[in-house]
Amino acid sequence: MVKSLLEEVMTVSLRRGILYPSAEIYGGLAGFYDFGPIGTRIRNHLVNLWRTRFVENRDFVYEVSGNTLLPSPVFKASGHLNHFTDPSAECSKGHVTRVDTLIEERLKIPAEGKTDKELEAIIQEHKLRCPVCGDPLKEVKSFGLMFGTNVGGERRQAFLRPETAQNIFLGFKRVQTAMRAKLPFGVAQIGRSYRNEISPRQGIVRVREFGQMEIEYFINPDQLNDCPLFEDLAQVSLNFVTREAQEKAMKKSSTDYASIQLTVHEAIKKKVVPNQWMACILGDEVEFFKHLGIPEKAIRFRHMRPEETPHYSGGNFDLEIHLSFGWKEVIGNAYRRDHDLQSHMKGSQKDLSLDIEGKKVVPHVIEPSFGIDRLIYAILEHTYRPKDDTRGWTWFQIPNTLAPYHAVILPLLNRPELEEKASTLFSVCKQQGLAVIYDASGRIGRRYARADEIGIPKAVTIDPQSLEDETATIRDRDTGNQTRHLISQIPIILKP
RNA sequence: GCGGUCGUGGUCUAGUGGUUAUGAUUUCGGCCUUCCACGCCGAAUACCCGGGUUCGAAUCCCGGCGACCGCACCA
Repeated sequence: MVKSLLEEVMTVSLRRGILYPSAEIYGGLAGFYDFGPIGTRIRNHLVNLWRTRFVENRDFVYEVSGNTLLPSPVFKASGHLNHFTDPSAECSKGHVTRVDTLIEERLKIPAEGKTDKELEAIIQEHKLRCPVCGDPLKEVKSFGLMFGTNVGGERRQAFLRPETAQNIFLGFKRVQTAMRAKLPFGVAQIGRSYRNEISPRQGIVRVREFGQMEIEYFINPDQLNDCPLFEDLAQVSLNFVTREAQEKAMKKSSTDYASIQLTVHEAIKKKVVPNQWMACILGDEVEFFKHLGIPEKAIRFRHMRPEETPHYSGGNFDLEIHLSFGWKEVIGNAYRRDHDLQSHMKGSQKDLSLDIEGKKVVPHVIEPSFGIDRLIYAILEHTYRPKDDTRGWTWFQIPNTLAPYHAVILPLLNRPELEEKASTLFSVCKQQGLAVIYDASGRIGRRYARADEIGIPKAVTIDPQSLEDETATIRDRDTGNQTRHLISQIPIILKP
């Protein structure tokens, strides 16, 4: 059996404790994965890296942490509820039809608020058929995107959020007043979201519960071309797929889109992006990605086509990563104008505008939204190194900043003197805040292999010479080369 | 959701109605050993779940669950 790269990476991940199916001993549940001990470490490192760059290093970004379960009026206002509980039916040929609109159009009967069963009864009664091919329609199902439940004694309807963003809009006024924030400012959130995908696919790339790292940048609509990050990011080079390039390719019924290379500065000048803020946000992402081990040529920004974006969008740019099964969205960058705040103003009857020089201003929003799980998969796939002639085992060339541990400490031989020295070094490293593990079992080559397989960048070996001159070797994961250092210096050398 | 392929120790795998269910590797214990899974000995661990057919099912049938691929879906 030939395994796809996806299956290979998933198998290694399973074996090495990176991730595994949720509730696996009960057969699992499609679209749900747990991170194991190694995966959790990598995930935490990724999240920390993100937080450091986009929150801690910015004095105008505040991080919040919202609940995943929210009452239904939130999603009525946001539009998720209407958009995602369309009752549909399928015919025997597989055409899916929205039955509420069908009933209203054909029979002039209002379908609003009817249950699936009631709609099905109407279809049966009036013998409605598939509008495409005329075949009979099967049972009516609501393909709801959101997981719903009921809360408390009153059984109030609530849903698991399909994106982290809503909490930020809901708490917008609180954050702004509490932090005395002036436009522009950002509110960040790292959390989980839920979408009841019809068919999850490709391991952790399309799952039903997933992690997101999002920022809503709130910007005065008059200052969209006045981004404080511009100076730092103007020269960052971006790879764009324009709408024109997509149209051109689609005419030839190809999905092989041509891309163009532009700096942040040029992208603004040539109006490839709607405003300076958007360009800077994209540039910021490219800079962040330089630390993740994904080659630059595997990253592009695709301008979403009009039919892919909602009416209120001022331009969406997906950061896509090339994976073994094609280009995949990993970050959605959406210029949402004032849509979200306006919707919640209407829905809640609360004023979410800001007073700026005596004028009521509803900020515009640009939202970069990172999918944590697919980003981790992309990192794993791009840093995965299969067995070859030089190395008889698979390994991950994960950047040091993301690797699960800084180093592994190994006594070369099974001798008390060596083990004692090694475990002393191990304790010292831990005291110095290094993430290290200790491994004394099996022959040395096997232990190097074990460390490589989870991407540990350095292996420190205590050998008989260590007893004589207080030195030890450091093996580099990427080259296999060893260098000898004073043991007292090793914790300093290992510091990232 | 539809269709195709598939489901055996942690991993990979042999096994087309009756086997102590194959082998490798991993893991663990022991020995050996001055550095890249490739020295030796030993041990542990498996037929996805539920029904059915049959004297007897890992094997055949039905249903479910899960994986991969294609279509559809992915505001």
